[in-house]
Amino acid sequence: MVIGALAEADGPRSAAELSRAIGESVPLSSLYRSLAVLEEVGVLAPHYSSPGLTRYELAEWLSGHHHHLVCIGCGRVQDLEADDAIERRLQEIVADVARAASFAELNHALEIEGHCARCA
Amino acid sequence: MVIGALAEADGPRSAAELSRAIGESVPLSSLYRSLAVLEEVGVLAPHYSSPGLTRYELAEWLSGHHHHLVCIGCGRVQDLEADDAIERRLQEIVADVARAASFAELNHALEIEGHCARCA
DNA sequence: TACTCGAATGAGAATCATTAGCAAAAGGAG
DNA sequence: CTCCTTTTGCTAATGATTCTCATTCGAGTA
Repeated sequence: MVIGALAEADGPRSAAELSRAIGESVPLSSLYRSLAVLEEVGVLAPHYSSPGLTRYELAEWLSGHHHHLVCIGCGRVQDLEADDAIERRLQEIVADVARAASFAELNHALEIEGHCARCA
Repeated sequence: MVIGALAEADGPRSAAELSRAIGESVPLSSLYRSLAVLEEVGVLAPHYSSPGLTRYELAEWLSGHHHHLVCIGCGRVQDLEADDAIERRLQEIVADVARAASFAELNHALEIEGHCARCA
C-alpha cells in the first residue's frame, strides 16, 4: 500500500500523509516499521526538507532520476525530471565539483527553492 | 556567539553542535530562541539533511552561494563553492528546468551525496 | 537615585514525530 | 493439533524543539 501510494504521488510524502492516503487503517507503528524496512532494502529513499519530519519517495531505480522543487510557501516538494541533454550537462558539473573536493559521488539532486504555481 | 561559531564552521551545524561549540554556557532555550530570531531576520538559513534535526548555516548573502556535500557515512554536510564558470552553467540549467515547471525560483543548491574523504 | 513597565532570560513542562518494548495473534513445519 | 518463530498493534519512551511563566534586566522618567 505504501509503494502504491508513493507511486501515485508527485513528490515525497511523510508518514502522516501516507497514513491518510492509505486510509488510516494501518496503525502508525506498523507503518513506520514498513517504512524502515523498505528504506533498508533500498526501495524507498528518505527526503528531508521540513523541520522534524521525514518524507519518503520511491528510490530512483524505481521512479527514475529526478530533482526537487521545494515550495517556500506551502512546504510541498514536487519531483521534476530534466531531459537528457540537461541531465548530461548537470552530471558533468557534479563530477567536476565532487572531484575537486575529493568526494566520492553516489548521487546528486538539484534542490530548487521558490514558489510553486499555486503559491506564486 | 552563534554567528561566530557558524563563520568558523565548514558546513551547517545543529543546535547541539553549536551549544558544544560555544561552551554549553548558554541555556538551550535561549539558543533555540536566538536561532529562531536569526533565521527570521534572514541571517541564518536552516538546512535539513538528517532525520529529526535542523542544522543552520549563515545565509548566502553572508557566506556566499554554495552547494552541499552530504556524507552518507558520517552524516556530515560540507559546504562547497563552485567556480564562476560552473556556477554560470548551473544557473542556466536551473532557470531552464524551473521555467519548464512554472516554478518561481528563488534559490537553488546542488546536494551531492556520497562518501567524504574520511569515510571513503 | 528610586520607580515603572515592557522586553529578554532561564528552567522546566509540553509537544510532535519517531522508536522501542512487549504481550498477544498469526503462520508454518512436523 | 502443537510448538516455535515472526509479525502485529498498543503503549510507553525518546529526542529535538517549542511553549509557559515567573524572574530579571534595562531604558526612560520623575
